Amino acid sequence: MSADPKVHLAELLRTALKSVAPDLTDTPIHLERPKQAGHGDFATNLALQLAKPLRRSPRDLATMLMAELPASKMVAATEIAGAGFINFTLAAGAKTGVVSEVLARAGDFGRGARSGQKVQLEFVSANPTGPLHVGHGRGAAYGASLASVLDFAGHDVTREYYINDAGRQMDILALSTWLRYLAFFNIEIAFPPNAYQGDYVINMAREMREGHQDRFAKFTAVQLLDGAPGLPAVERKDDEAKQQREEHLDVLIANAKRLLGEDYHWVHGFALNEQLGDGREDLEEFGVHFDKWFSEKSLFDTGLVERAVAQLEKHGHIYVQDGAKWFRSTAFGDEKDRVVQRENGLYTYFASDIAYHLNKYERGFDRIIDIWGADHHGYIPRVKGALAALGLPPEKLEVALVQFAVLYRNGQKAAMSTRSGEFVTLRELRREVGNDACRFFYVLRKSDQHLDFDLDLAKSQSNENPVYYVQYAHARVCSVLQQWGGDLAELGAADLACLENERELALCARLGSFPELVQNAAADYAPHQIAFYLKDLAGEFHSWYNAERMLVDDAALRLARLALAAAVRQVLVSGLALLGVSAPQSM
RNA sequence: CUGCCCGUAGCUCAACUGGAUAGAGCACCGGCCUUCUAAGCCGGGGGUUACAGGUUCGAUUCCUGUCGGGCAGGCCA
Repeated sequence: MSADPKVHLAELLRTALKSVAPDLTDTPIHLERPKQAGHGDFATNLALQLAKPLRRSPRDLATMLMAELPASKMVAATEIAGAGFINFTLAAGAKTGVVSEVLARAGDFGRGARSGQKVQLEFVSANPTGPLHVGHGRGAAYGASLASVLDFAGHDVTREYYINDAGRQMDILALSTWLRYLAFFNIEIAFPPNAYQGDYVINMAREMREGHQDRFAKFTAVQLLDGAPGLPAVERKDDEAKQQREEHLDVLIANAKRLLGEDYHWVHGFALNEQLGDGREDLEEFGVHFDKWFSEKSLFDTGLVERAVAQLEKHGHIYVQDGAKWFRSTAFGDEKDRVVQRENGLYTYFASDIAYHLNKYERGFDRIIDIWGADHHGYIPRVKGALAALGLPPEKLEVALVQFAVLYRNGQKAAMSTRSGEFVTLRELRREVGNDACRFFYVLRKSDQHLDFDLDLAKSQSNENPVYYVQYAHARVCSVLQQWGGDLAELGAADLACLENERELALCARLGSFPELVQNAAADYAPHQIAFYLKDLAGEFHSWYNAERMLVDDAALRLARLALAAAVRQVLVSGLALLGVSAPQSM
């Protein structure tokens, strides 16, 4: 017999089901905690589920099931209600037992049994071409919390960041940095509008000058612009103007490579490392850690990109048109075929992404989760299509889309484009709002919901911020336990029968639901459930705190209440840890 | 035009995956500090779950359509 009331009730129902419906013993037994207090501690809709196949009224079936339920000391009462629900009211001892369980297992309460399942979670993966902004912050907070939840739920999680260090965007960053550097030496050309504009580029350029003086400055403006088309007037937004600006940029990049020779790699590597290091530091400060930083460039170095494309080719999924190699993704449900290798011989981003996912599969994960910005949703069919074409099971890959976080400042939307430089960085947000509030705020919404991040509200020394509400409950417990001054080990011996008022039993029920909450949040990739749970738990605690005293004269009651408070504190600590939020002793 | 996501209280969001009378927080109104932290508690008003159909014992949840919003539809990443 299980000590967990929910598991125990399921066993009882399973037994009853065997005699009532011997042919339907695999019917899933669903036990829920009713919202309505009058509906007992648990309810099942089993009779309603059986009604259709057995062609009998739900209430009759409920009566039959109830008659066949084995007697149990944990159950105080059962009743049939509504359309045919069976409501269970637990015996007092069955409700409060969770307190001693929490205290005994401490940080392991709620931790799932090891599933042996290897899960890879890839998130953030922002181009290292500039500071992380608030959009990345959401992906980071979501990914890190989800990773913690999956780990706590019992899975073997690898957190991974994919570094786009091989593409044109990195070349643009290298060029941008070099141009800013040259400007220090009065070698100046019009700064391309589609290059990276931010001040951080100028800062990198300054560092270059301080470390290497004029080493990279032995050129003239004429040389830089050699062969480049003129820039269209800034007002022009038509396709032709856009294309001309891109061409202009490409020529500048080619010139930079030619003029700098080996030094180009130095500049490129310098810019990459600066930005990558900056992002890494930013994330570490945010409490977001990765087990592996995976380089896109390494996919080329090891020949995996070529191998992936060759493998597709071997299976007849590649054709050549207009000099480019196309993957026939339409054969796998995509809207149109996609280029994997351009006319100029360069592989597309899609090609390296195929290789990257091939690599993930070859590393033997049971489950692969990619967290992408919602703007990449159209990308899913082609990646899954490529996997299918490679003979790999596409369903092993799951893509969780994170909607945009839109910042509001003074009631107005704040733009955030990396190129234009008018964005709010994650670092800036963290400094202004604080890491705890940031992490909590970010996961307070379902990931597939748009997030309105009200800067003014979050920045205001806010009692309105829910994170303080939860932390405050923790601080209050700490304070009371400190004033009590006893040995925490004593609490394990508390007589829990003393816990009998409604608020105390409600708290016990809340604590008892933590393990299944963890499993739910893990199964749904929904760490926001943890945040909502913590708000509820803290709310019930505050309510109890105001209604009853813990440090009462009655020694047995005092010990029991302190045990409950300590159990609440433990679950608050565990839950906050999953979200990467601190649990301060005092506030 | 086509595809995906979304539409719940004045605002920001939940709702145990199809369950019982749809819940919180802000904001608004009224109470509670000589007793463990008032960053708290107690009470109150606020809803045709965008709209119209359908599936069934039962729909915010699943299906179809309409309206409204977001995002995609590069040999960019």
